[in-house]
Amino acid sequence: MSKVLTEAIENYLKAIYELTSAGRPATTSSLSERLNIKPASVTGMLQHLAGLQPPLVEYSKHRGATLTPAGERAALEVIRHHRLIETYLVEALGYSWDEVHEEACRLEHVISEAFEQRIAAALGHPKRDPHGDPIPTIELVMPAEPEFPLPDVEIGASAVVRRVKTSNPALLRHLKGLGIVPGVRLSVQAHSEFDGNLTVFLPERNTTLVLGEAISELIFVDFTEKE
Amino acid sequence: MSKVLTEAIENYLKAIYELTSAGRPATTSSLSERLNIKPASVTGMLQHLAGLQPPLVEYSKHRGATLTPAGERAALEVIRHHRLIETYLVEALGYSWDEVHEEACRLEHVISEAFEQRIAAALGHPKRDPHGDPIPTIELVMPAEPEFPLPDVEIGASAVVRRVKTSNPALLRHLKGLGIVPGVRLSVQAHSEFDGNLTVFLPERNTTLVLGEAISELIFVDFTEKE
DNA sequence: TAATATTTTTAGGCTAACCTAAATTATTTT
DNA sequence: AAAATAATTTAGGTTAGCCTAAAAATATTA
Repeated sequence: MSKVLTEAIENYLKAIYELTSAGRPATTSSLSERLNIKPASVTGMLQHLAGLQPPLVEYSKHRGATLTPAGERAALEVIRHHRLIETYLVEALGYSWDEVHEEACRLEHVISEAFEQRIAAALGHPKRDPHGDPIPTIELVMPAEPEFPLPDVEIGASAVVRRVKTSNPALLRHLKGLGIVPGVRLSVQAHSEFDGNLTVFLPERNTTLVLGEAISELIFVDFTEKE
Repeated sequence: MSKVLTEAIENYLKAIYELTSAGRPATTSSLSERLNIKPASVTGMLQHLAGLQPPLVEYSKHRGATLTPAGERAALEVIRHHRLIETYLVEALGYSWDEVHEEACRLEHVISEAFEQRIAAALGHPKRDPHGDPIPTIELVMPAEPEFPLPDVEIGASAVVRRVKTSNPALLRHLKGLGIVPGVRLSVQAHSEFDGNLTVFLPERNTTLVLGEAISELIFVDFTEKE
């Protein structure tokens, strides 16, 4: 429970958290790809994490890894740091949403609990970061609010953008230019069965956009809340 | 010139900068003591730093090390980070002056130039940190203003506290309690020739204090500026 | 089911930074 | 100059985290 987590370990835990959110264990190769670390090295680290006292991951050969309760707590702590920092950089220091990821990736491992609490308080305990990603609470609970990938929205339905799941700066700048940011309302007008292109209308801007599948899969919306 | 400086190297450079400010090279044992690293390891690192391209230190066996121009620039960059961060933590996040050192020691190695510039701008490009230590300029020049150790002040003279050269949290809290903080005016009333105790009077508080030598050596004042 | 492809593991290496202990060399003090 | 102190060298270790290449295990496809 003490602070023995290295930066490398924290990055593994974060990656495993995200990869397992789909319900399946995080495989060696998926971690290798995400962390840019060779598969052989990933296997070594997973064995290490499973052998710690207490174990941070549950690992079974050829079957990948999941987080133990201790591992999940540690992961959520890092994710909370990351998202609070991103929010602080935008809200308090005037960063744009495409500039914050890298900085937060470095800072998240070194800030103290005192720092975390002070920026959380300064921000009024925000629930989401600038990309709409939910910020785990101080009790390390990930708030779950309804959200669906944009391609799942029915034709004609209206929804509000909640989340933009990318840290690619160029893509983020592009989306901001289009007006696709958390909080924006849109309605889906067409969904091509051939290329998966989505045609969406933004009433606030009175514009129509055509989004490719690769992009629309990254946009998460809420359509429970009626206009 | 690229960003190849490890945290260990940055800490050595900072320590060498401070130790050489007295005019003499930083010796192996002084670095060993300050950094809590065994002398044999220090020797190894000094050889390494002197062998880098470009060299960061000038090192001669048994005689200690000084910074090369490249080494000094790197040191000033880290010191600027440290002092700007300390200032930001106090001014923007409400830390007290005894809480900031540790946090700044970790953050100073990971913040970007963008972060540095944004907090500098948010603070109005401060000249000194909360302890009165001068902040190197963006051009990496250490501003030099007149300041003298408190024991050098003549009996009866009045001076203004400029700097408190310690990062010991308990001592900092103690000094704040006494009213010894940058900006405070005081006058020296007596200087014991036996134990080095200094008796000082703080007109703003109308109090008289007796400071031991170990403390008064850490307090730097300016008496060029008349009341 | 056999062949192929993919994934995982093993084995052996590397770098950065530190450590200890003992022997040696410089420098400083007496 | 001798003694004491400080610094260096040598030799051998440690931990963390990565690497490559080849072997082994598992999955997929024909």
